[in-house]
Amino acid sequence: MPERRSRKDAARNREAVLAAADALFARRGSPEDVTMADVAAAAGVGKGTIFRAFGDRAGLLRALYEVRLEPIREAVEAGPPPLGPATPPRDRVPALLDAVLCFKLDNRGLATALEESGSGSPYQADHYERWHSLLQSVLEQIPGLADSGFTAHALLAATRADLVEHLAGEERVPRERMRAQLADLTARVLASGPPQGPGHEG
Amino acid sequence: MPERRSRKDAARNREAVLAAADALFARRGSPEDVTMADVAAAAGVGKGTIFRAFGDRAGLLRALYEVRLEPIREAVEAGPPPLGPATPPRDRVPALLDAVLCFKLDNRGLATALEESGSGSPYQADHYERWHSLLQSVLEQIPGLADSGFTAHALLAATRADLVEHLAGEERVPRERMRAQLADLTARVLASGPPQGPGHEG
DNA sequence: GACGATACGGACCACGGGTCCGCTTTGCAA
DNA sequence: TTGCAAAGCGGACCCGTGGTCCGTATCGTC
Repeated sequence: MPERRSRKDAARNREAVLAAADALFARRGSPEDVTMADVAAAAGVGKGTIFRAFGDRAGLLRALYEVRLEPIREAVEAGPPPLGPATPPRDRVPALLDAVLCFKLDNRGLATALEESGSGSPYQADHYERWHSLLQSVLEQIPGLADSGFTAHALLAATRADLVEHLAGEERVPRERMRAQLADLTARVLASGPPQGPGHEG
Repeated sequence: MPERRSRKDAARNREAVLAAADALFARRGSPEDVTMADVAAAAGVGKGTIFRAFGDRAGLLRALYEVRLEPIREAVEAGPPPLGPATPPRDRVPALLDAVLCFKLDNRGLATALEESGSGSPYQADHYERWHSLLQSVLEQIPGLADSGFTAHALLAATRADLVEHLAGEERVPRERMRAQLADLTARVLASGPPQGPGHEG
């Protein structure tokens, strides 16, 4: 059978670390002031254990992220509309963005931590790559939209974790309002179709 | 005259540090691996001098940013169209965004460094605050646009330094193409008003 | 030239990520 | 049950970085 590696205490510790980290990132305001030693202490293990299990800080964040993202990913890959693949593109794009936004609202600490967690920009992380290529491919199915790659980047940029954090935390924008704003923006980006033009273009 | 404080060696060192930092951030790929000690060495001063002059790393970045941004800020505040205040809103919005984009393209290292340079999100930095409130106020003058605050955030998000860096560096998108893409996105966001609609909308 | 104020600069500190290695636990087998 | 090798543990330790401190050099003035 596959699960032959990993002793049971290792597995238990892994879970403990994930749980502890999850709690800490959720509880604490800034992800910056959750140190690896904190996580270790909260999980009741040594630092070595964390690094053995996850490689480095980014690895821990990634693992957490994957766990939390799992249900959404399934819904996107094989679920029913409006997230699933059977949805018509014009409806699926806003649904995808709304899902991303909600996810980041529900996991503010974690998402922020992952996005700013070093090793360069979030744009090299492969979870971003996945969202982007999916969104791009859906956008491509909408006729009259050029630059689906850039559009995908731009739409995703509107859901950046630190922006969401700022809106929710500083500007106290309520969840539903934020969702509506994003939906509105998406609609505007998708709406303009073929080469019309109000006439003031030279 | 105002400039009565600061001994001349202090002033000279300040300039040396700014120049050195500027060069380093431009030359080096990642802003992460420009350390304060590097800057000090390159400027031929001690670390203490830098911290005395700029407070902390973020302060140095901010100072550099201000210097570089000065001409643009003037053009925006009192220059001729399309950046200046006399420009009609529908033309000024894309011009502002284009200016931001070009600035970040021309100062990739610096902009990236400033945006990720800790102390929380870029959304607390007051230069962001300035761009946002300006953009928002211009957007508000365009009839039929709701949520100018969020729209301003979203449009600015499309010019985030790390995104620009990714597009220019990884995806090798040429400058003019990127400008065109941003202009197109902006146009789409601004275009959709209630009135028109090519007819394929339901 | 002398003297106080100002600024210099690099040794020094705090702290966080990441490593290492002697010790413990686990799981298997006799 | 006992023995034993491998897997895993954990915290002392290392190292690089931002930031501080204070004896010393410089400035500017009289």
